[in-house]
Amino acid sequence: MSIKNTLNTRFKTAMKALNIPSECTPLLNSSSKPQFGDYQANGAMGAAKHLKTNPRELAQKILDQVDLAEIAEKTDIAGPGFINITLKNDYIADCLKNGLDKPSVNTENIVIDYSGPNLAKEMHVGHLRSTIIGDALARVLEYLGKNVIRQNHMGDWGTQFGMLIAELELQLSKGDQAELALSDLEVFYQQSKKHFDADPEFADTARAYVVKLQSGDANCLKLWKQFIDVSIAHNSEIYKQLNVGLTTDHIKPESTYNSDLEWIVKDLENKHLAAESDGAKVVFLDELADKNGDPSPMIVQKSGGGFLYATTDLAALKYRAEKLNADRVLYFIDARQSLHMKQVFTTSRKANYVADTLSLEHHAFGTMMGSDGKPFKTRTGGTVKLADLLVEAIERAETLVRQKNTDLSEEEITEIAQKVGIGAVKYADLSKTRTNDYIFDWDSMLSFEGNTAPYLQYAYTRIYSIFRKAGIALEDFSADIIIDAPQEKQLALKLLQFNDVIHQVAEDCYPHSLCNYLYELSSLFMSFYEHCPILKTGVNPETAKSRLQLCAQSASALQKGLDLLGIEVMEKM
RNA sequence: GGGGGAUUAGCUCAGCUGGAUAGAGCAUCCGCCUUCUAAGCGGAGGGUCACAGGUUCAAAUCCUGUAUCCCCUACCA
Repeated sequence: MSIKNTLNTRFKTAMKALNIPSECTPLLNSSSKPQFGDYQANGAMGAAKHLKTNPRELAQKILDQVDLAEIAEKTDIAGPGFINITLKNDYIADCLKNGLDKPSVNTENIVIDYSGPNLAKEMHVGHLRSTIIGDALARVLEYLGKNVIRQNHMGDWGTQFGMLIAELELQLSKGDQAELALSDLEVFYQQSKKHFDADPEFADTARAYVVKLQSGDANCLKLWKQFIDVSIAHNSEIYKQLNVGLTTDHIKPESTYNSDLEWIVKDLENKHLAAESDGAKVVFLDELADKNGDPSPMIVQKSGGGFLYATTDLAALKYRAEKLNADRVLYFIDARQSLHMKQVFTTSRKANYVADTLSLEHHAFGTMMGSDGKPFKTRTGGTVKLADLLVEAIERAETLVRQKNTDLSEEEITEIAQKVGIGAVKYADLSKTRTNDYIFDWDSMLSFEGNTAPYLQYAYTRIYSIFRKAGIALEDFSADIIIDAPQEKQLALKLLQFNDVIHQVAEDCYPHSLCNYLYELSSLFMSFYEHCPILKTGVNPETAKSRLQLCAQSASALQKGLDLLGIEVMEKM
């Protein structure tokens, strides 16, 4: 149990004994400043107000009542009724000895919908957020013993594929090889678009192919499959590069729901949820009505008969509830789709596709903006390819690694450049609040100084280096911890907050709080490293061992924390 | 028109259910490598938390209004 939880329980007990109503909580937290001790309880003031009594006196009564015998070195009351607690060093050391809580295993099924790129084009930087935030949550929830089911809802179906198939057929008819024609998906898409816009005959062919494809025409399906395979291979390469845990097994693209769509619309009609309006089939939702009482419309079938992504999403959600037995479904999708998600969730419940107990969660994220604060575009008006960003990141990291003039082998340089470059890109994104719009800045995303992944990785390598120099294996080192120096204490206290943070992330799905935690942890470690020598002369052996143990636990927390973010550590850099 | 989000240091951002003197990084300035990796450490300057009211022991945080910006708002996904 974490220190915070322990203290909270103790204070609750004391407050209950004093007949303070249970809605008055202790309001425990780590102290905002060192002079206020290690932890503070701010609940006395609120409780005093509730009981119409003097807050300082009540704080004193709580302090007299609470049992902190083996925990607190000293306590005091400050200001209007803050209770400040300074912990015993031995108690901190004791807590640390017990290590991290073992996560409890349970059988909750959590479906996570993330990444979901459009296969018609290459992945661009805008796909980064969904992919890596979703992946981080998948890792965190798995770490906590949940049964995580990843679903990559790839966009492999719809109008634009008619155009792409027509283009592929055109190029193949000229004797080109499919692999060659599709070697650059972006170029291929642009050629296709050009033909579509300039050549009415081509455009007609393209439109006809959409219909043929959706009705199962063998030739169209064959061409489509060739295109899709190339596109998926491209995405798989990006995932591998990004160290993201998505494999082809997790792909459940839009096309797999194609055969369910007609049924969905019929079913919605039978349940009197969908009605015809201007030739289209529409679900009108009073739950999402505006001020005037006009219901929110969601089109599930176009007037021409085609289905839309709302229809597909309904089918997907039904599948996740019924076939995957989900207890929670998490969507990591752009905030611009908030209304769409609300509509899908509301309709699914009304149509009884999902049980009331199923938790449907849209964890939205903000839009990527340019440095001018407007939606992001490159100078040429396009988007930055994700592949290009990653290559650049790795190249910059490699240049830096070589500058540091260490005696690393070529293999080591390659490995380090990869981990540092990719880590920096991921961390730059993960460390920002999920829901806010964010400014895409090439340089800050590729920065290796300050609050960045390399800083955390560097802290890890410094620890590893100590153990290497001492000739001790980091993994199986164990010693008693003696807390003495303030840097030791601060580091130890931070280490003990690891589980609190993980649980918080699992609940609110904000990985940036884990980033903040790991940065603070690293920062405290760096300070400890500078102030508390270990292998240097004059350090007594017990102190050295204790400090090595603090190092080992810091390394473990860093490694695990970064792993949950999908960022790798290394022994040298 | 309706709805959602945002506004904190020169720039990019934290700030948990209201808590004590609002914090980081980058940039700027000053120190620190012949002993565990300087991708680092120590320190300095830099703020009317958009604005105006309100709620209270206490407001960046909650409420109301105003301004500015972004997004969504029926047949793309």
